[in-house]
Amino acid sequence: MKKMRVFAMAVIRRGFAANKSYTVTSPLSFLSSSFHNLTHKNMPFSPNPRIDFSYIHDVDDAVFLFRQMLRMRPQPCVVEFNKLLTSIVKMKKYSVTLNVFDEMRQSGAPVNEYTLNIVVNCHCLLNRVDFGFAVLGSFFKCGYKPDVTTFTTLIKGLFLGDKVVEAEKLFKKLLTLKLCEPDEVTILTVINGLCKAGHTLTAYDLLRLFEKTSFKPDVSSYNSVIDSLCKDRMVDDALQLLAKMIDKGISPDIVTYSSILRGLCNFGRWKEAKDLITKMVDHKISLNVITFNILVDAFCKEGLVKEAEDVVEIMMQRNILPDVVTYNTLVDGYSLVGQTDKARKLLDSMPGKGLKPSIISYNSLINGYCKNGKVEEAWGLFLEVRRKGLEYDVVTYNTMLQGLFCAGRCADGLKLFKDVQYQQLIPNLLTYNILLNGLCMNKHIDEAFSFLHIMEEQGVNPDITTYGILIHGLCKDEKVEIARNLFNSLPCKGLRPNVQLYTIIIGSLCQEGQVEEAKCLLVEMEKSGCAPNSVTYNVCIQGLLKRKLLSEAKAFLDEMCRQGFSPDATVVSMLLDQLQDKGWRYCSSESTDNC
DNA sequence: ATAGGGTTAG
Repeated sequence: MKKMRVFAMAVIRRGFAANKSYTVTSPLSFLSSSFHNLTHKNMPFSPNPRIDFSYIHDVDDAVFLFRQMLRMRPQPCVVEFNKLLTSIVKMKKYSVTLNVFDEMRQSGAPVNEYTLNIVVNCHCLLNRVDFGFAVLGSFFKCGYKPDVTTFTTLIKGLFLGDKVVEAEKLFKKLLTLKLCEPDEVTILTVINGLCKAGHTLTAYDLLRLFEKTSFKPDVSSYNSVIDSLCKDRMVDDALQLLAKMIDKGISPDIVTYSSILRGLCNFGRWKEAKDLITKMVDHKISLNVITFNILVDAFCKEGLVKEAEDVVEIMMQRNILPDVVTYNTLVDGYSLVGQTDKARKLLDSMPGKGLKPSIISYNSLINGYCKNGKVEEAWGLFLEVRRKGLEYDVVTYNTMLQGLFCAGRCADGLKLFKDVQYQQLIPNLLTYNILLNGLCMNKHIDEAFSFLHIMEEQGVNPDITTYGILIHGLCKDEKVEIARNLFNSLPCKGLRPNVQLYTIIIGSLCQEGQVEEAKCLLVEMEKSGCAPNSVTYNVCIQGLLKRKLLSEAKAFLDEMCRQGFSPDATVVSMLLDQLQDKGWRYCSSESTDNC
């Protein structure tokens, strides 16, 4: 905590390089009269009309303009049509783009390889990479060859569809069959795809391999790997890679430094974080809103909201305006320290600052209310979201469900779960885990199991947590035998029990008095490379003490101490109670000796 | 003189 404060003060005192002022885009009034959209340039060597795209503000404008372009004579050239398609892609309306493209073909509008690449990209972004590959046929039909852009887009599409192996295969094919010469975008796409898929080390190796070839990775590729390393807790490797890229003459940029900064902050390396900021300032790299948000987030996660506020103060002094992410992060921070009123006020102040609260903003506060035992307030806010015309997402439901079940409101939770599907949202693994846990903790084991089947039918694969929830529920309901059987069946399902799960089952066996079985499982646990932790021992000892198995408890206690763990407060007080019950006046000192 | 690219929050 103290280190963080020192760091905060350093940040405050430090004079950041003054940042350029933000620009305000003047709202161009859209003139609906069709002729304002078109600018015929009467230049002698360009008879085809040029189109002014600056008036396009939404999809309707774009489609309207497209229809006009089709009617124009002479027809606008392919470049103009491509610009139009690109403008729709930028609005993320990929299906609309494809519809417009279809209309182009039907009306005989000009098409070239750029157009086809846009089409491939749209299919990929709609998660239909297969349709993207099908466009290759059109390339050949039209007499064009797919180029590096086409293949890079397809590789990206494969990664987007979680087809990592196929993406790697296609990339290798490019190289071996010399389908095209990969460029820095191709390399970034592959590196980034691997990182996002969790294959950080593969990406790292590939990056190092490229360094030795003529395909040079650019700063973005390094950034991608550095960011991934930091997220995977390998901050030192990230720092080493930073040194290597500088060595290769590639200058780190704001993104590089931001990733490293987040890595350092996330793992409590405040001193190094502070030094990094100094270095950034020395290198004349001015911090942007994202960098500041990383700092705000770091302080908030530590519960240091005052320091987070100070960072916001500094960024405003530097003319960097807090954005929606800044506000959402602060709402989270206030919620974490129980200041839900402040969180609420902050959320309400956003429109006045020209910021529209997003569903994420509301989710944060709903979560804040739930975690602070204010389910009524959470529910009120949940309803408010709907009134505001914002759409819920799965996270909203997950948060609210968790809140309701925590408050023991099972029936309401179940009702809300039905609403998820009604809203055409797809419940995810977390949704089901929350639901199952809520049911189990409120002793509705049978209902929980029926939802286990439902989730499987819906194609959501239960994970180790799901089974942990069910096993825990069964144990709590004193159905240890069934729990044990379910536990034994996990390897067949390809799931390996973790420490928590072993702890639940071994603890329950202790409480059931099945000490030998518990001991066997403890051995099995260690054999499988899963080391018992202090919770494991404490739970076991508690179970044994509940059964009044004092000498067995003592054996576990001895083992626990040998492993370097100490009993928690509950265990100590239970132990003392039972020793006193037995009238062993002097035993409390004896037991402390043992530990 | 039109296509494919990366950093923050739940």
